[in-house]
Amino acid sequence: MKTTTIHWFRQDLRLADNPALCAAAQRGEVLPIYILDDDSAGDWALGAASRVWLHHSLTALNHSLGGRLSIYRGKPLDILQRLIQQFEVSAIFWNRCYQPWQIQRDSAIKKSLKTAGINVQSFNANLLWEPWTVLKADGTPYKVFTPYYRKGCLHSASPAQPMPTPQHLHCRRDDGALPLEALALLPTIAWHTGIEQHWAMGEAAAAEKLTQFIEAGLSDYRHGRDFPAQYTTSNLSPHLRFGEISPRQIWQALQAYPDDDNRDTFYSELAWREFAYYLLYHQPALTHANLQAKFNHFPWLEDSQALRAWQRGQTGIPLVDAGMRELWQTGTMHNRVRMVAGSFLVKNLRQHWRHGQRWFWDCLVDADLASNSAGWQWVAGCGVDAAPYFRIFNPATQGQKFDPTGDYIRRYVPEIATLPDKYLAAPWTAPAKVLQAANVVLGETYPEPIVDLKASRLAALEAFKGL
DNA sequence: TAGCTCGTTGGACAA
DNA sequence: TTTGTCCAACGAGCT
Repeated sequence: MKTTTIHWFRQDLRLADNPALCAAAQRGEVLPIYILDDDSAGDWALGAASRVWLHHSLTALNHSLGGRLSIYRGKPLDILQRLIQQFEVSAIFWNRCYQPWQIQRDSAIKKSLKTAGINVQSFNANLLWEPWTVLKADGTPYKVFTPYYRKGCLHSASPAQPMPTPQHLHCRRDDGALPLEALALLPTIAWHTGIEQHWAMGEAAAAEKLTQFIEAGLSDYRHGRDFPAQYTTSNLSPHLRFGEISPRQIWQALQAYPDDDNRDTFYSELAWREFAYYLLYHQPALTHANLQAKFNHFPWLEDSQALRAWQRGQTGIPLVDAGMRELWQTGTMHNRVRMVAGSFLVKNLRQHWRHGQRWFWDCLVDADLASNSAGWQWVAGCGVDAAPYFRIFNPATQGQKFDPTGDYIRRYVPEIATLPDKYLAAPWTAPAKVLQAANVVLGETYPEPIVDLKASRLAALEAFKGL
């Protein structure tokens, strides 16, 4: 009699609050597998930083499973069909993913396997509210965050209680599966040591991160989250991205804390993640097309030198450079700095938002197709609920406001660290004497700004008016 | 249906 | 130094 159930791990690299795994465990013996499927992903195969994360996350997961995670690379349907034959599999369970290519692939697999008599079931492990359940009164999807969240989500059923880790999990392993190293997720040139030093990957590390945030960040979250030098943000995004922790676990953990502005603000940040998934589900073109068609005529510039300076953190604008270097060194960037660096690329340098989206995709350990695409469309102003076009961040003002003591800029732009706080965010405004005293020679020890902030802002405003 | 209000994250300038 | 006002335009969402 067939009793083996496959649990196909994808973006749910955890044992706790894993509905598909729980359901599989209840049926008896489980064959837990992971498949690296770059071909189906096409343009959106995992970026380099995400691969580093995945390597360590799979290591941790395999450890939790007592070394019984079976790993493959290739076409999932072929692999699943082979395993069905080899291990007399009667059922295959997984938790849903929401990238358009994943939805397409998974639907086809489900159809094919069901036809062959296999019990195939998918579950929700990654979202608080499924995108198709939150709709306006007229049955169409929301396009603006606030009504989506306030009216749509908060009036829907509350997020469910997380499930415990299955108590009786009997796993078997396929001896023919690949060793993790065969996926070649780590780069051959060791640029990733900064990422490894900065982060601990895996389910236990994610739980620890949540505890830390609740103890140290939550009580000042609403205000403190804007200051990149502080450690007030949760830093849970890459753990969420790989499913090392679920949004339900986070939501419910915070229920025990005071219902104040800090908790509300953090909840709405979780809801922003939901909203990005929601937009992607209802408008799959989010990943590549301006949601506002009038932006198809926007006069973007093509300047590969400027793009390169931005990528390398050599724009001469300290807050932007600090953010881009933080990204390169650690695989993450503080939320406010993402907005400032994004705005600078799209508005001051007037480079197409897809250049920024692509760079972030490759460099961020939390690179998420929904959040990354929605974020860039918002920054560029071509998203559905974008800010008014005349809102253009001034990266010097933002630096003075949100990094007033310069700790963040000094951390990542050491070549100007000796400048007084007053000039740190805009060294080109410092008198010659001050620069000299700090041993800063603009154009030599640190770049001159690659654009004039005021002139490029006005040029962007003109370009927007032209729409 | 027509009309009203509002829109995550701002900047520049004047008083 | 801080606070208020304008920028300027449109569609989503609701009543």
